[in-house]
Amino acid sequence: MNIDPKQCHVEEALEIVVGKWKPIILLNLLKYGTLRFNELKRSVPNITQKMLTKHLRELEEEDIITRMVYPQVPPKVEYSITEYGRSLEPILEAMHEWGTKHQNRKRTKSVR
Amino acid sequence: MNIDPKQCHVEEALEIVVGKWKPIILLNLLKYGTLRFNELKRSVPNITQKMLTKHLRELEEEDIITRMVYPQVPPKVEYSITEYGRSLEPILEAMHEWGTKHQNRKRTKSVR
DNA sequence: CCGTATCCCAAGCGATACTG
DNA sequence: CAGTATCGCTTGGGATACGG
Repeated sequence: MNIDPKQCHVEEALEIVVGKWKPIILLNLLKYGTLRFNELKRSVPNITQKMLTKHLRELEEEDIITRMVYPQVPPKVEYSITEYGRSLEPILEAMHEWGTKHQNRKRTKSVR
Repeated sequence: MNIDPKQCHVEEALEIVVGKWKPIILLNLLKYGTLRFNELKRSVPNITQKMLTKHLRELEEEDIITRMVYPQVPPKVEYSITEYGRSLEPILEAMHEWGTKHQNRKRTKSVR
């Protein structure tokens, strides 16, 4: 292990990614680049409007995504992943890979 | 992005690593391999006994660490990272690396 | 279509005191 | 030394209703 616990910056990354729906939101934006509000809502099953809005605002605040409003009726708002946001990809990939193996492990143990 | 949001297993990994003190606990055990309860307490500034115990129990439950009790007076309990626990290292490294850059970015922005 | 506002519950965390 | 037990605050999240 080459990370010194005293000089650890894991938390900074964690803060961005933690939130009940943030990973899925991010994965969708990483996959499609740009999505409208309702497209996102549909791709994140069970999320409420309130939580989607809240998480999007927080991600925008951190410059992970951008919010583009088209002043028209009915309204149209697009959310896009930023280049900076794309830098999160290795983290999500590392967790996804681990999670996939962990799932198998759990199954193995419970079958035992 | 090669992760399908519908088949995402990011959450599984996130659950292990999330918790106010879990990353630092893990980093210390990854660095030293084995530590006694009070050694851990000292290496995680400001943590309360209650939270340390709670997090350690959760990590043990997930087989990330093992708990070794020496039946003697005064008591001695050692916590060790498991091989399985070591598999979390890439995740922590990815986050640490990102966090380090993000810190610089923040400073850059505020200085502007 | 894309949000806010309000209310409420549960989980996470901390402070403190006590124990084999 | 290595824990429990108790209490209380704070945050995250959900349900629902309303608005430009």
